[in-house]
Amino acid sequence: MKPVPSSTVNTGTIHMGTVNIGDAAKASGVSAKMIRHYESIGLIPSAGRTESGYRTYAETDLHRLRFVKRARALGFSIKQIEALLALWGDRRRSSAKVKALTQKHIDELEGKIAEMQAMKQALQQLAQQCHGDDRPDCPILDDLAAEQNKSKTGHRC
Amino acid sequence: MKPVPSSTVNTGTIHMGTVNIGDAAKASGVSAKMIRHYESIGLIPSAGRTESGYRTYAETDLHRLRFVKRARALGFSIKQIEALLALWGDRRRSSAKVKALTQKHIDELEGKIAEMQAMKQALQQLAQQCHGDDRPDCPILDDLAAEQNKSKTGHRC
DNA sequence: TATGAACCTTCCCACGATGGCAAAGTCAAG
DNA sequence: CTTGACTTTGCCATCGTGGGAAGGTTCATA
Repeated sequence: MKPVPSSTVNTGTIHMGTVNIGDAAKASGVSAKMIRHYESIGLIPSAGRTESGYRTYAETDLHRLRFVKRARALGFSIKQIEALLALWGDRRRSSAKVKALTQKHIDELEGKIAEMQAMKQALQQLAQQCHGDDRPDCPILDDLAAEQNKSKTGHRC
Repeated sequence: MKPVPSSTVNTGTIHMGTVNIGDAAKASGVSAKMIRHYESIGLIPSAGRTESGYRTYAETDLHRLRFVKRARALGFSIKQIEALLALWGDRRRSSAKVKALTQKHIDELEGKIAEMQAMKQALQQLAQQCHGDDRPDCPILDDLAAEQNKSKTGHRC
């Protein structure tokens, strides 16, 4: 029902190939909401503005937004991305710093993964023991309600 | 430097074997802060009060707190624990419901684990390619800054 | 030209679960 | 009575994201 495809709508003020926040969002995959947020916390520099106050984004800005998007997708925290952006912009950076930062993130991920796998393991063991029928009998609830950890399986918990 | 061991300090009002929030925290492993929070959001019933307004906890309350603590340790969300507590208190429950809830949690965990492992995988590959020395050359930053995803390894990303 | 759709702006609130701090009241022991 | 260890409530912070309100702008079309 839209006679005009969105790609032809709104090319900004066509000042210099800059686009509005909505197009920047589409182009980068970062929501307009988050773009504003990133600007407000100083992760990205303040966007340019049209005379009426609309934010404008040039290609470099879009490039940075894509960088942020990709870094988020890899699980880097905002703080880490801040550091990555700084390194990215620093021609005299050492790749060692980037690698160290990345390794730290990997280690954090591993920690969380291990934690969740331990949970999963424990839960699966409990679920396996639960017959899962109409009766109220339930090893899962029994475990949760246990006065102290009964190490049934011999594993220390 | 503390002349009196904490275990001998404060046995509450000794009314009926009920204890103050601090002791309830120690006994359950849930911080006093979180006990109040859990009460405020309705996860646990409002604690009894002394005449002066101190919360009091009986053995059943401690039992419930331990239940919550253990469930949190297994990664259940507050909402899920709410359901678990309801099932725990329902003599006519079916173990199937408990098992289903647990399985759902396991599935969620698996999803998150898979996601994080994918991140870890990608990061390790990048880190491996990065020599990590003084030079600014860095495949990690190159990847983050890539205009589009270059599927170097043949994996679609 | 006026209207309406689709955009943009700022500001506030929400989630998950937890922690911290501050001001004030209470309790028990010295 | 004073002191210290507790308790109370309340507000703010985290982290990343979403939702919505109230209002302004742009632009195409009737």
